[in-house]
Amino acid sequence: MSTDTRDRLLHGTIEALRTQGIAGVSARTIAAAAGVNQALVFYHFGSVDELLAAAAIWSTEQQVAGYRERFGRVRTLRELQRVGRELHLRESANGNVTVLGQMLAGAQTNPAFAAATRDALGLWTVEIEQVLTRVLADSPLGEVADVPGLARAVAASFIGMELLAAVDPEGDQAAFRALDQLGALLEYLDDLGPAARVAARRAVRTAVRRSVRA
Amino acid sequence: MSTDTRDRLLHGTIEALRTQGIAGVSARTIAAAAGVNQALVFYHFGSVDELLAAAAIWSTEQQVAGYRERFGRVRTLRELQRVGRELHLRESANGNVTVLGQMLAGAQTNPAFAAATRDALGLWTVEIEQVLTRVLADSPLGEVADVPGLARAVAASFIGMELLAAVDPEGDQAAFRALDQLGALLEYLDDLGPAARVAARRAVRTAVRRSVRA
DNA sequence: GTCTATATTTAGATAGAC
DNA sequence: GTCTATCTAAATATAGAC
Repeated sequence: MSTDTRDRLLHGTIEALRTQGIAGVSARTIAAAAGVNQALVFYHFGSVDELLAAAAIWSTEQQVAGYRERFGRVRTLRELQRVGRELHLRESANGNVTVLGQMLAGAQTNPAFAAATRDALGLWTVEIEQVLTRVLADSPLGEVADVPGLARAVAASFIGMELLAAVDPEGDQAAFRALDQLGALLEYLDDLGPAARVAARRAVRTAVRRSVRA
Repeated sequence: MSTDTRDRLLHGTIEALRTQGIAGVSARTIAAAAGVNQALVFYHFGSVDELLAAAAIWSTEQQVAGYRERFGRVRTLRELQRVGRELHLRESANGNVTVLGQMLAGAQTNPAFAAATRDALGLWTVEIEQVLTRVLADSPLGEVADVPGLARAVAASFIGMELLAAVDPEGDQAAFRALDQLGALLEYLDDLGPAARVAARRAVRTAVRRSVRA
């Protein structure tokens, strides 16, 4: 069956990216992971690169769908951090986010990968934007924050942390603790009185103007 | 001359990583970029992998040294953001930080790379720790912050943003603007009165305990 | 749609002349 | 230390039988 083989190849590509990295994937390693003949890579996807690009988007779609419900329940920054930590722990273990990191590395020198990786990242940022909009709704940040920009910063940082975790697990844990502290500080701002919040808004707006000039 | 050839190979390796990525480097592409014979890769470094690891550390040492003076002058979060933005702009253009991203991608499936990349990242985090210690000295964060953890979060996020910039330049700019806003909010905390700062410290400490439990 | 066989290119690595 | 020549393994990709 054609769709079955296509699916096996997509699965096999992710598996190969996980275990071999972007530098080690090949039609043969993918086919071996997929349990199909090597020539089928070219029959179904034309080339290894096209399969990699297709697999990146396919895999990200599935992952994002798996977290959509959980994201939808997030109402506070604390909950968002909690989900982020869960996601980090689970995906560090199964290596699915690392796959995006591998694609991102390949994308630096491959325009076709760049488009696919941008689209895959976009699937995450769309979700993160929605969550951030809710979370920041009644915070001083919410009224002036560049939510799309913040969502991209979160996604990029997350992938950086995911890549870090593999080479320095203790450093990664320390980094996550530090980000929890940062979140606590931001939440604290929500508990301030009206006068302080006005001042906080002013500070943020000033920074916005400053960064626009820069 | 031996040292000359070694240097050419190190230079050539970085150049090859920049233009071909971790997936495209080979003894031949490196030798071509270095302008030396391909066999010299193995004579001087034993293997392509060993050369890549050596080049990652060598290149990072040089880069970090080039920013040490500038880092030393940073006294406020605002200045740190400014230097970070400069660094991002310059290194996006010359692609040197992307090289660390490429090594990080390769490190996910190569233990020897993992050690080299951890060491190279360590060169950055050592500097960032010093700057953060100064910058946070008289902020509520300074007294409870996990500065080493924060430094690693900054380094990892920076590399993530660097990788993002190549696939989504507009998204990358928006992300940097959003981080500027975040910095402004944190600076605002420094301008709070004594009572508010005590409360902020308490909020951060609570978060620390919370994250230790998690 | 799938498999075998194969053409072609490129990779890492080494032997040996200079 | 450097270069040429070369071995071997592995890569992409395709033709053609089934």
